Amino acid sequence: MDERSTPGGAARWLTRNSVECLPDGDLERKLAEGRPLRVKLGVDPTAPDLTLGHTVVLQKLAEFQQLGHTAVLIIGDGTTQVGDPSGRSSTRPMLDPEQIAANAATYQEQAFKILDRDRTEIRHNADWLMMGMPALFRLLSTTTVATVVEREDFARRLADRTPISMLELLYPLLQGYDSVAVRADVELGGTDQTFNLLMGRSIQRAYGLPGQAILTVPLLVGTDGEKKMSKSLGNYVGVAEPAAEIYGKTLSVPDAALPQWYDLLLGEPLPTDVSPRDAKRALARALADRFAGPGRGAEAEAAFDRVFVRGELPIQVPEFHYDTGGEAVHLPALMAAAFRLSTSEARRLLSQGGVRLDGEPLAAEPLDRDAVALGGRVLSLGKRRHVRLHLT
RNA sequence: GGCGGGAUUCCAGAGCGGUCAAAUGGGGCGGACUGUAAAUCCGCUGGCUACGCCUUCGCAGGUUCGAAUCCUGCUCCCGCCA
Repeated sequence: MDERSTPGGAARWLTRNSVECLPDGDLERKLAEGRPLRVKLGVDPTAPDLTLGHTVVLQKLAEFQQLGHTAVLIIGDGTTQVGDPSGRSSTRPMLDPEQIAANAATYQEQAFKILDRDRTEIRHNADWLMMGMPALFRLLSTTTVATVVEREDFARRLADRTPISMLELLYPLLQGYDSVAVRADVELGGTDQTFNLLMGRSIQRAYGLPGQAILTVPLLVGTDGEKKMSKSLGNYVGVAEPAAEIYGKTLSVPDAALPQWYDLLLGEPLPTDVSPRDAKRALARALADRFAGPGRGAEAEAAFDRVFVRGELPIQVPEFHYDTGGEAVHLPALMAAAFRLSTSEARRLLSQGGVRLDGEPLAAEPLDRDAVALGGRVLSLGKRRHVRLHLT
């Protein structure tokens, strides 16, 4: 018999790789009620792509679905206009509505790579956050300034004298109100969300509802192996990226981060009987397979070995058409057009030996070349950028 | 509302009349090395058919042979007091 069939067993299984589950015993009590629980997860569509970091908590949400519970995925199109201050050291820029809507659509699509569509309720919090003044006053009265200001992010920013807008102060209340609106039984989030999640609980109670249980999962470290994976830090792997990107970025992760990536992404321990190199390659293949499609991992690995390990040209090289307007080609101008550089930058790269033609280093001089000698050949910049030249 | 401080190149942050396209760190990029797009080391990091020229230091004016540096106004930000 499945250990998950009892409330205690289910609670243990759900919390096995989580950080905190508060209040103590609350999740188990709710599970014992024997009804499908409403499990909330809020995402702010601040950028168009979901990262591997998001998949950790989505995975957790999917686990609740497997036990028959309902996933309530909240698209934060309202809260995004405010900007979550969690972990922030400065004010976020406000996003415009069209951008938010476009991001939200992408988010949903990508989330269904992990969630069971039939057990998911999608809600947009702009639907209820544009509540009007009297309703807003009621919400604001539920919480004291001290409660909000004492949280770490704000306390630090106050101490550092970095600005905090009133809007940001409001954010935790708005997120908390989402829990009221969807009548959440449980809310999931990363450890950086603990404060906001607890706020949801107390606001629900202020509205006469039972308080939600909260469950936090670890934050996945980014490809730098240090900071949490985030779009704004640029250390992320997007779930919608091409297999080659997923594969390559994963290989660039420091070995020290491997145990966590295995645990949180594959749900298994880092194998001890293989070298870190092979373990990392296996991880990279698995992630490319999962998010780009079966078989893509092996393809990406072959392409990677060819280009980076053996230093050969890639099999697929984008074609680049360039109108020379004569028989002589000015190299910097050609490179500027092909690789979107300034001609100054192109010259520097040239003098640093960063440019190759058909894999052979290209001399920096002369700057003007014969078009016939270049046509049909592959121009490379560094290891990663290549084009096949078509000169006319 | 009053008083004081600040806005610098992608970011952080020096500079306080010429030697400033602007220190230093981060990031990014190129090279070497490597199992690796990691680490480490080296180099580059405004633009321009280019040993010279052009445009940058919140915005607009002004002083000066010459301004990121001085003056005036404006915009935004921070702090203290109310």
